[in-house]
Amino acid sequence: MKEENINTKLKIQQEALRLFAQRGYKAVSIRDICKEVGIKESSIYYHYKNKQAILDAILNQTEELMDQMKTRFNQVFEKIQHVEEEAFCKVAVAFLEGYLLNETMYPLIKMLAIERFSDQKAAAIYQKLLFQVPLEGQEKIFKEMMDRQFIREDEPSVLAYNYYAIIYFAFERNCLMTQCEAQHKEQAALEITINMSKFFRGITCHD
Amino acid sequence: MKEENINTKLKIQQEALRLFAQRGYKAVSIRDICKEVGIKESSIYYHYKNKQAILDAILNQTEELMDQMKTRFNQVFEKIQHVEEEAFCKVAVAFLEGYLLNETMYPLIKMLAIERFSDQKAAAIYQKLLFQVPLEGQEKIFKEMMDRQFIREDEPSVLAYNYYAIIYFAFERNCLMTQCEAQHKEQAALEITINMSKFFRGITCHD
DNA sequence: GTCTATAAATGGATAGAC
DNA sequence: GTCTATCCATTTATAGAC
Repeated sequence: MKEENINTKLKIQQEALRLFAQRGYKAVSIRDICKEVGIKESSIYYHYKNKQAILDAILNQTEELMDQMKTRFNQVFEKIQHVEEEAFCKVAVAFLEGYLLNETMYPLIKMLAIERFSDQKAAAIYQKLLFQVPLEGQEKIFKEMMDRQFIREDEPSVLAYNYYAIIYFAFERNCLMTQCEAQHKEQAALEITINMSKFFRGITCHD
Repeated sequence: MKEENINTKLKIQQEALRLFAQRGYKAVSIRDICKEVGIKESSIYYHYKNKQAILDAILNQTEELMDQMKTRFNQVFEKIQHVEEEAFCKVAVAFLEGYLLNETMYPLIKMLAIERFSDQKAAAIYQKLLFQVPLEGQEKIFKEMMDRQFIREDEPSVLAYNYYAIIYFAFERNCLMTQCEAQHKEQAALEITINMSKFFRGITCHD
C-alpha cells in the first residue's frame, strides 16, 4: 500500500539484524520483527520460509561484504605516498569509522559477537571479518611501507598485530554496547590517536 | 538423596552460567538448566524466586570477584624486582591464564559479552572487569617500573593501553568462541609472547 | 527439598480470505 | 502481498502431594 513496500523483504532483513544485534537470534521472536516492520506475523512467511532463513540471508550477504572491504584496503594501499604521524593516526581512525562502525558492518559485528558462542558458522565469519581480513590487509600495507623505506625494517605481521590490536581494543571498549553514540565514537577515535602516536614513533627510524 | 545435594543452589548457579555463556540469558530455559542440574523444573523455584533471580545472583557475585582480581594485581606489583624480556612476556601470558581464562571469570566474560548489548548492568560490569580493572592495575605497575627506572620515562596510561590491548586482542581472537580448547590457549599465549617482545624492546632504554 | 500436575503466556508456523 | 484465525509446541511459574 505505502511507497516503501517496494521491498518489504529487505526491510525485514534490516530490522531482524537490528534486533538480533541487540538480543541475539534466539531471543528475538517473529512477532518482534514483524512489529518493527509493520506487518502481521503471517506475512513474514511470504518473504521467508522461516526464522532461520532470515538469519541465513543475513549471513550469506557477508561474503560480498567481505570482498567490498578487501577492496577498500587496496584503495588505501594505492594511496601511500609518504608517512607522517598525523596522517598515520588519521588512517587508523578512518579504519574504525569506515570498517568497524560502517552502517552495515556494525550491527553485523554485534550479532556475530553474540552468535559466535553457539553457532560455528557465525564464529567462522567473525574470525574472517574481524581478524583475518584486517590483519592480512594491514600486513600488506606495512610490507609496502617497508619496501618504500617509509618505516624501519621489521616483521610486518607483528606490526599489523600491534597496530590493529589498538583499533580493535578501542572499538570493543567504547563502541560494543547497547548503543554507540557520537560521544563513544569520538572517545574511541581519541584513544586510537593517542595510542597510535606512540606506536608510530616506535616504527619510524630514529633520528 | 545424593551426596552432592548439599548445595543444589550453587550447582544451579554454575550450570546456569555455563549455559548463559553459550546461548545468552534469554535463549536458555529453566528446563535446560534443570536438565543439567538433574532436577525437575518446579524444584528450581524452591531455590530461586524466578529465572531473573538466578542471573542477579551471578551478577552480584562479580563484586567480590572484582576485589579478588584487584588483589592479584597488587601481588604481582609487589614482586617486581627486575625486568627482562622473557619474564615480561611471561607475566602477560600469566595475566591471560590467571585472569581472562580463570575458571570463574571465563564463563562470566562470555555471558557478559552477550548480555552487554541488551542489559545495562551487564554492560557496566563488562566495562569494569575487562577494561577498567586491568588498565588501572597495569598503569600502576608501569608507573612503579618507571620510578625504579626499569623502563624509559613515558606516559603510563599509554603504555598500559598498548600492553593490555595485545592481551585482550589475543584473548578475543583465540579464546572467545564456542569452546576454548588447550590449543587455542597456547596459540593466544604464543601471540602474546611474540607481540609483547616487540612492545618490550620499545619501552626499555636504548643501548 | 523434590516431585506431579497444570495454569497462563509466548512463540513458530499454516490455511485460507481478500 | 497482506490479512484474520487458528494450531501446536515451548516456556515460565504456581499449587499441592510426598
